[in-house]
Amino acid sequence: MHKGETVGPLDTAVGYVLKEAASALRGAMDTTLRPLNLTVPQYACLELLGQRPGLSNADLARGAFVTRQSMNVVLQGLEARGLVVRPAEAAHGRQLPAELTPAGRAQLQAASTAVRAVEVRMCAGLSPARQKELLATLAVCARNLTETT
Amino acid sequence: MHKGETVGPLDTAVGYVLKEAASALRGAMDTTLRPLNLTVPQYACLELLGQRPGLSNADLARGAFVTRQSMNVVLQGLEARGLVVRPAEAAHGRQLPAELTPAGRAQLQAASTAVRAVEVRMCAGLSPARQKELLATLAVCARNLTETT
DNA sequence: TCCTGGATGTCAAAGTCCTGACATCGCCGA
DNA sequence: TCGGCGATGTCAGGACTTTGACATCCAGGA
Repeated sequence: MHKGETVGPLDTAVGYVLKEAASALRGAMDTTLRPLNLTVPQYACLELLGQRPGLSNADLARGAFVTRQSMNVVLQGLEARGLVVRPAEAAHGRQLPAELTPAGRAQLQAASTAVRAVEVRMCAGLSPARQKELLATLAVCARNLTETT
Repeated sequence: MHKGETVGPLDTAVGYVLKEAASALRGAMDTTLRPLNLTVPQYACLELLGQRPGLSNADLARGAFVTRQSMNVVLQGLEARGLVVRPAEAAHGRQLPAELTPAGRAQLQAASTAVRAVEVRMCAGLSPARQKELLATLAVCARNLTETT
């Protein structure tokens, strides 16, 4: 067996460490958001809407890396809790632009700071330059995989 | 609102891009492994066992970042398909050391090369040095989050 | 010696998510 | 003008994963 043809030791595989880091981040965010009665997809939805009000269900799904169906369930839950509002009818096409309520904005504020603390803890010991490079490198990886070519 | 107190634009958040890359990788592996009738956790289990024969269910669960229950289901499916074998009784304690069958090794061989191709595509355009740094940086992030301190 | 703690395998139940499918609606070229 | 095409929201159905709980087994100290 030639070297490099298989995945090789786990600790040296980029995919494995990537999944490890993502899993750790997911777990940390999960425990951090639990006191706020928010799941990670719910928080992602709030964060998206806070930065880009009026996003449709499909847009939110793409932004949170889930399917439209899952995001729809998330939106319904958030709507029932009074954190998000959607018009009953679409003004243009079928898109239903969602927006945060004041309560939703308050919830987002608390959740966002909590999540920010998790990110800070995750990047502890990393120089700003290294964080920049990590950001750019991960973006390249994502683009390489999402390209349809 | 002071700069940096909240998560900020999505594209500049490490956690967001990390999740994006992990999601893209998961999707790519999913489509790659589908022709082989393997899910990602199933492949992870096979890969783990290929590199470290005799791992117990709990060990495999930790290695694949899932719960013991999920890994147990995976193992049962793999066992039913004749890719993995486990002794009926534990020699020491309750741990049941699992091992690959010849068929399992063959399946792993095919899956491993396929996954390797995905990793190569993901890291296209990245210098070996940059891949090394990515590996090390992600490892630091994971450690920062898993530390119990 | 005993026994408390930690770890493991397993079961049941619930929740979450995805796949497949359908009807609707705007866009754009024939 | 109009018909195909892509995108969107929505509805089941099923697969997967997690949470919670329990009994069992080894290792350590009192």
